[in-house]
Amino acid sequence: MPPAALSREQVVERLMRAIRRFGYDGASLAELSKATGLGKSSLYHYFPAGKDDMVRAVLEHLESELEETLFAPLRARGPVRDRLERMVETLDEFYRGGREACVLGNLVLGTSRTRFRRQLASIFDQWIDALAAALVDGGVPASVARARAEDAVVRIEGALILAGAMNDIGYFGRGLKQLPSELLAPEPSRR
Amino acid sequence: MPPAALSREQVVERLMRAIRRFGYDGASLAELSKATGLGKSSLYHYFPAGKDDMVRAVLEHLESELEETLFAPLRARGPVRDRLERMVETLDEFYRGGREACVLGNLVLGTSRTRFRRQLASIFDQWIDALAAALVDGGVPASVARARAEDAVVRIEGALILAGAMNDIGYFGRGLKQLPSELLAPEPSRR
DNA sequence: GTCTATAATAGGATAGAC
DNA sequence: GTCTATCCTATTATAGAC
Repeated sequence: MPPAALSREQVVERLMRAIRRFGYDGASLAELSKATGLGKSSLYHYFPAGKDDMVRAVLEHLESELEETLFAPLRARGPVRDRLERMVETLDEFYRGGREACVLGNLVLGTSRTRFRRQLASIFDQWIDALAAALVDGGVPASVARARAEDAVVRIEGALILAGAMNDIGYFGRGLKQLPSELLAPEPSRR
Repeated sequence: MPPAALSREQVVERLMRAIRRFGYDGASLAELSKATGLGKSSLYHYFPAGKDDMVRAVLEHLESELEETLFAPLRARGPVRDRLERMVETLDEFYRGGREACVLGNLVLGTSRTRFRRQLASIFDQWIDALAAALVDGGVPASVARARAEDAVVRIEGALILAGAMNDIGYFGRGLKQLPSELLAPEPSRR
């Protein structure tokens, strides 16, 4: 009834919360309507093509949010160790210590697994690139940095799965805590 | 029409294939019917409680399959290195080199995330236990073995997510290949 | 820009014949 | 043990008033 109680951005954020929780297939329009407080018709006003439009908007929003809070800080000047610690803090907050699932992981599975692949791959790629750049700044050989960055992202995604399955956020917290040291370890000593 | 073309086990295997591909929410009865070649009513004959029954059967089947092909070999006598290499081969086959998603990961996400948690946690736990036992046999201190085993499972699950998102099975293959050496590395040298 | 109402379709589940 | 037919509900999507 009242004119635009929520900004588009707020709507998208609430959609993201629902999708990361229920997944693409599990997030019905009724659920998305409830999550945003908007009627179905209002959702179609914002996103004419329905759920797919909503997910695309969620991924666009997520991409710029991560660019701002995660990727840019990783590429910034300053002690590399601090940049990595900041990444860890940001992730810990974003995933609420391992309580929240990953939007990306959710969209890679189920019937949506190919539908948003370009956007998903792009986000993962930016993350890995930014992380690898930080590691190079930290003295890790370029040939090793990319592999380590990939491994870090792999472990974050995997830890969220295990934390969910075991109902134990320790799987996420412990892995996250070790990351900075492991990522910056001198070459021969790593494994 | 003809009497029992497929054994129950074969039916369950086909259900698993569908669920690992479409997830719990994405695997409709129509899809499961198509995947098994059985009409919906036939599925309800095997699984009176519907989809949940099917998933429980899939997880039971998976558990005994993994016990036989993965956990038991990890606990068996013989060179630890060989046991780990065998695990890697088994996993590479099971996930078709990274092309197939993980049933467990799929069921941890979406609306099924809590519904089968006991079974999911039990399977992950058995895997981690068997792997940790092998590492102890291989001279890894018991205090470290569990953490390394957890990390290995985390990385396998994470690698499958990345491989799917990036449409690049290398994320799975590369990680898998390094596992045995990393798991058995002498203490101080690991990260 | 939001709502209520409604249509069309897909999903889960069951009945009953063979 | 399998099928066809059917039922009910949920889901997606649209129309049209305000």
